[in-house]
Amino acid sequence: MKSVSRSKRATIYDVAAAARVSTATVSRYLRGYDRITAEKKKRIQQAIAALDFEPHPIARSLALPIKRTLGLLIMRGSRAYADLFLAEILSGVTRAASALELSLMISVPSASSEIPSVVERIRRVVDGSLLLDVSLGDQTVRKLAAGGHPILLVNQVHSRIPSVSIDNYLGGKTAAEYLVKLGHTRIACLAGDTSISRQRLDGYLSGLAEGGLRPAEVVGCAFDREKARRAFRKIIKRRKPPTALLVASDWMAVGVLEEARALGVEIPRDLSVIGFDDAIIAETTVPALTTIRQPLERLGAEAVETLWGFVTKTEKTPGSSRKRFSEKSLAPKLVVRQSTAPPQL
Amino acid sequence: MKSVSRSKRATIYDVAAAARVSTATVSRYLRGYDRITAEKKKRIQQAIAALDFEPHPIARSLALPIKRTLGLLIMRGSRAYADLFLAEILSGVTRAASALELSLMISVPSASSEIPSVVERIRRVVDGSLLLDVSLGDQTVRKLAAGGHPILLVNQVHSRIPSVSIDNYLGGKTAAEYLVKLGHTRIACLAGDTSISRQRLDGYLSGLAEGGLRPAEVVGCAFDREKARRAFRKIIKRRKPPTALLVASDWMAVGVLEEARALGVEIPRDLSVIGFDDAIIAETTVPALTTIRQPLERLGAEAVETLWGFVTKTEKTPGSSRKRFSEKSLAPKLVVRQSTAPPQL
DNA sequence: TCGGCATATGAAATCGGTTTCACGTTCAAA
DNA sequence: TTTGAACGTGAAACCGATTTCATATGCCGA
Repeated sequence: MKSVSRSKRATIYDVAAAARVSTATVSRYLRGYDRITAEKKKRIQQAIAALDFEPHPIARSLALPIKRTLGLLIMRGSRAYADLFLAEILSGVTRAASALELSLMISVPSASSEIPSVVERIRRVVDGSLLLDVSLGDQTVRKLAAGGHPILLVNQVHSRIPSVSIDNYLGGKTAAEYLVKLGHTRIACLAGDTSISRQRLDGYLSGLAEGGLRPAEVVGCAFDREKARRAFRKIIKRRKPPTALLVASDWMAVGVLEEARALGVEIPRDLSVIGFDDAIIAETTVPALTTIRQPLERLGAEAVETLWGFVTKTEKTPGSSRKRFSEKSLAPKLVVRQSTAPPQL
Repeated sequence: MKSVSRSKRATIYDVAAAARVSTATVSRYLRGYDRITAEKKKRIQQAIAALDFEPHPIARSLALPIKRTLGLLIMRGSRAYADLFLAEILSGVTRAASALELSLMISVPSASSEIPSVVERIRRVVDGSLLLDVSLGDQTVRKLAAGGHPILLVNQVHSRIPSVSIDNYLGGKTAAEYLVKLGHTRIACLAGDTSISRQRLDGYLSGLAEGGLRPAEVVGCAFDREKARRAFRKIIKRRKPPTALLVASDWMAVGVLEEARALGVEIPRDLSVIGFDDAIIAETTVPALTTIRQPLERLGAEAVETLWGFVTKTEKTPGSSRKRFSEKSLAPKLVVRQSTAPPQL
């Protein structure tokens, strides 16, 4: 609203001169130190308003130990990146960052082994980093841990690094319970090959167990549409095929749906299929996919808030309690669409 | 590889002391000034290596006029954001940024009217900003233009702001030409309601015209699956329905496919459908969608390179040629899948 | 009335670089 | 041999904040 931005803005020296005080006093005012004479305080306020002064963020970063900036590292081509996850997580991340008045520095390494060097490069510019959906090798973790740079894993877990993620176990359990509730008894699982899908599978098993069931079959394959398609072919050709199928991801479920159509298996009449993720395609498959929705927007927001908590806490407490380990997980939610139904009698 | 990062790193003063020269000389060396005695140069190099010195980016930003950082503004909920576009553009942006050794500061305003204030906030930290897929009001444009901050519109155009975008006209023309080549003569267009879809429509018309054809019908509707579905219902109920349909976006085409299935219209036998965007779902619709693929990865890379060009050019030439206007557009490409075929005889 | 303590404030140092300016050398031209 | 232009170099100023340290002032109780 003020003057339409001349190229050089007022500095704290200009303000100090205009208010007839020292820069120290102006700085104190800016930082909320309150024992300043009312008279001078008022002059400072007026000077700031008149000059349209705003502290230079770079100068401030140089002088202060914290920069109010977080790093955001996303693996090129990661699942989060490839699915629509990215947009949703990013939405939460940016919303929370903006609420806390934090800046975000983004970087997209192309291999997880690059991460330590990326962190090394940006650590003097950011207060901490979010690692989005990367799985880390031990070597990498060791370097990172040694760095003394606050790090938070998002949508991934590791035994030695704090994380915020989706409760995949609970999601799996929810999915299984739903099929049980529908009345299915011959339920197969199409599991993925990552640690995340292992958790989902454990959830499936526990959900089935609570209903007094054991899976008709458990098949593992790569987290991939084409592989899932082939794996499904085997499952459905059994003498007594299952009436319901728990699939570890929506993209894998898409493969299942395709193969089912090709084989003339009608869904959900002949087979109920439930996916996981609520990926962008879940709504538009034929039939639309019942799935487990991940609260990704909240995941992103939670991540920023948690990491910022680390940063400020570490700052205040230079003391001992170093490795206050933290692992938080959010509950996913069942989304019922058209790929599930009670079993045919 | 060096010492595993102690918390305080060496400064230029340490290097100067170790090399027995002044900081001025070290700085000259760092900045590539070459008239330094071989002897001292070597001592400096050794000192830098021994101390694992790296200039502090914040201190450097404070002293130098350029910061080697670009702002990346993405509208919350924009199309780029919601489709998978984001991931692909971002991939190009980050690849190019990393090649130029630039940092990226990301921000996600929730309305285009917020953009000037966001720019105002980050302008002292970045050298220029990429505006991803935002359409700007005149008010907003005026503020931005007055700011004297390098700005580049990505995937959008405006008469007063430089831009990099997709050649939607050419894409439309390519799509139309393909249908003509297949032998279709009764071709309808389902256009969107944005300026981008207007360009696509113009391309359709020109492609048809070159084949000596005029569209059987042109219907406009919102850029939305449900709306497209309804609009398509009207088109297909004509006495002489078209044998092919040009649809302004893949998501609209999804609506068309759904309605076609509901009405028993078989695609591509009864009707060829061609979308636009090559959105993530294009590959998984039934049948898979023939569409126009946008070179989004290249778009992102081109954007960074172009904006950086502005920044460095402006820096070197403080002179006159202020408004060197630039508008670049990239050619999209036809991707043939299963939703198109020659017309039934 | 005086010592002592809390309070308000400014001068100067600091963060970690870059660059100007001035000075002493060297080397070529006059 | 003198002149002076080009070169290498360091001291100090600068970028724009924050913070320490020291001082001046006011207020208290003795």
